[in-house]
Amino acid sequence: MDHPVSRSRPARPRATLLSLSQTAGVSISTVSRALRGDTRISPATRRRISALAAEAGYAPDTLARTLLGGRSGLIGLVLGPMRNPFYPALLEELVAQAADRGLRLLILHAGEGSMEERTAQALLGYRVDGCIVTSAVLPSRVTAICAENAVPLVMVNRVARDHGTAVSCDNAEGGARLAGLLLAAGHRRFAVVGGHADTSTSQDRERGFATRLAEAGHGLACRFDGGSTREGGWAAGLRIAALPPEARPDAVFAVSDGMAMGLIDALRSAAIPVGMTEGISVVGFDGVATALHPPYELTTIVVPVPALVRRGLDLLLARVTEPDAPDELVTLRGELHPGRSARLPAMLEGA
Amino acid sequence: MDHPVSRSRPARPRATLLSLSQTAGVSISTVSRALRGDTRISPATRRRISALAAEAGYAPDTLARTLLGGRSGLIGLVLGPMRNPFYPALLEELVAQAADRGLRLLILHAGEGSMEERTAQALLGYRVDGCIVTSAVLPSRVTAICAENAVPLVMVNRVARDHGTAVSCDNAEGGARLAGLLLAAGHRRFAVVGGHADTSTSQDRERGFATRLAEAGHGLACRFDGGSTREGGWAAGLRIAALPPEARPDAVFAVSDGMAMGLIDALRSAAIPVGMTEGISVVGFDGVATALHPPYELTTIVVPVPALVRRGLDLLLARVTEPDAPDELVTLRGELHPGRSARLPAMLEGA
DNA sequence: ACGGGCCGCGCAAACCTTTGAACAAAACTC
DNA sequence: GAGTTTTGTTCAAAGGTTTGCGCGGCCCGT
Repeated sequence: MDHPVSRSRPARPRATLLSLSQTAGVSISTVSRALRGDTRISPATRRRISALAAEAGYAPDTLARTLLGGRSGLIGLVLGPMRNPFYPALLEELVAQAADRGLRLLILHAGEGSMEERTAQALLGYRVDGCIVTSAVLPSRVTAICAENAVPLVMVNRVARDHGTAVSCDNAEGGARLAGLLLAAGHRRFAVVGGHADTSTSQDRERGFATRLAEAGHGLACRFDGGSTREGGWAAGLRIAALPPEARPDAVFAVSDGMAMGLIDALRSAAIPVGMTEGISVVGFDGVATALHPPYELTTIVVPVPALVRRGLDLLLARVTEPDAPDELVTLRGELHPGRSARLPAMLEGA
Repeated sequence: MDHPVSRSRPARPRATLLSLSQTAGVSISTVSRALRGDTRISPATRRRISALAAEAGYAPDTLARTLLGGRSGLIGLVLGPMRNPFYPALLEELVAQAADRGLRLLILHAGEGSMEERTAQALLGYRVDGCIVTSAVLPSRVTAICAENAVPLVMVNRVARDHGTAVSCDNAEGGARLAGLLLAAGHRRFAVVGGHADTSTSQDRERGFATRLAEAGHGLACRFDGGSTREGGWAAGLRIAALPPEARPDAVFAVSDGMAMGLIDALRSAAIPVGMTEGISVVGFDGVATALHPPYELTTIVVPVPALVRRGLDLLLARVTEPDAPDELVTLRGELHPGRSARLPAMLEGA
């Protein structure tokens, strides 16, 4: 009566090359070669051992394999703040594509908390083949450790300030494109809702936008700090709504879709219409699913997440096999999604 | 001119017990014991070796340690659909709390795609100490593998149908509580927007709600399938708006906050007010951050995510050390968040 | 002065897989 | 039929860590 209902507990002691070799009556190395498809082993033996392995539920011990100097198949992952809906989408794509390449993701860090010492221990202790960083807020620690220990590192959706390998959307171009469209549609008073001041993504988007405006002889009527959160966008919207009507911008660029949604919510709650026909035009950047649908139907630059992830893994794996490869920056052009949240030039209205 | 600017590449060959022992002039085992704080080693030697290890950037090789039969410190993770904003929050909490306990998360699967054979290989090959499953849609494969190989498994925010260990919010009670509040506030025509038909979470919430209504002699005026997505909630809202006014419900329970937000968006876009003073009352379940803020200010049951994760890890670690522990179901009561999206009994209005 | 006990440390095995080298046997060549 | 290649398999080592056991040296009691 010690354990009430301990269900079928085979607890077979884990199939190993040794156990398989014993039941097959051959040596350990024969089993190993048979399972890896070595042609030196006769087809008959190979088939027999494969069947045995499948039946025993054998899975090669990746740890022992890695110990031999091989690769661990582990990618260390540093995740950005999960409340930004862009990151969950990125994560899902990353998991899927990594699995397709036989890689697994080991989460080193998530969110905005500080990176503890344990992160370094994990990075080295589990012998990750490389690291992917999607958050640039506090990467210094991981970046340093990777550099010291020759662990390849690739930033996805971020660009290192002075060096490093990264793949990102062409944020400056996207910002400029949005500015050009808004200008062509006749807007004249522009506002920006910025994100984290210390992330390259936000900086580049805002800079591209402002530069394009300046080229056309325009400036920013006002600028708000949205902190990359939906709540920040909401707060910015309230402040815009509180302006006297003649001081309000007629076009607002929120540098991330999350902020754009909060912004639209705030404007509408203040009875200020947002859209292509009347009121204020709002554009965003990211292309998160929720923003593309009603009630937002946001005009935004869609970051090509699948391609971003694909190129990121390409770059990382290339550096796993060739550690001396020079730093590389890959920039992918985003696609404009013309929604109903902004007045656009006539040429686009049909699309 | 082969590699343009290959920065400082120390590529020191990875500090190991052997390398440390050589520089320290002692044996490997002494270094091992010194670093683990074994009192048999003299304090002086311990300090000296610790300093050496820190300087060399030594990190114990977890793989080799695990090979000895110890624990890997790895928790396999099966994630639910990331587009539901509840999961990113759960993930962030999970990463933080796991790190606090010295554990790392290895992502086995994310999203709704089917579970491939590689998942099994990873689960066994990396010798995960246990698994946490937050998605019950396709767990059969992982559940079976864990059961066969005596790998502890805990479901978080899910309940297994017939057996297994799980920790979840008291979904039925929460649903019933919401029903009771809506009844007490005088609502009479009720609707439900359901989620995935095959997840225990959605089922229990809906069942609790309907049961409590039935006890009071009421039924459901209508029911919609929201598919656990925001878009599904939006679609349900449009269908409600399309009903003739006298056929519309005066209270709607969306079994997840994401659907509730879509629902509110749709009702408002159809000029049907939602809120505590007029129009339709909407309540949700989860307590995701966005839903608690304007413009939703949703009345919802907040799932206690930190406690959920804490108990989940408790249960998992208990089963790592004691594999024969019987199945256990832990249910945590959610907290009512009285927002402005629903008319509530007067006793709550002051709160 | 000598033996017992303790203190600090080293030896070696074990964990599991991969792989180059070696080895035996069978199938060729002439 | 002897030499040579091919074929099928085994041996052994390596990789980094943990740990039971053993071994010297020192202190203390007598």
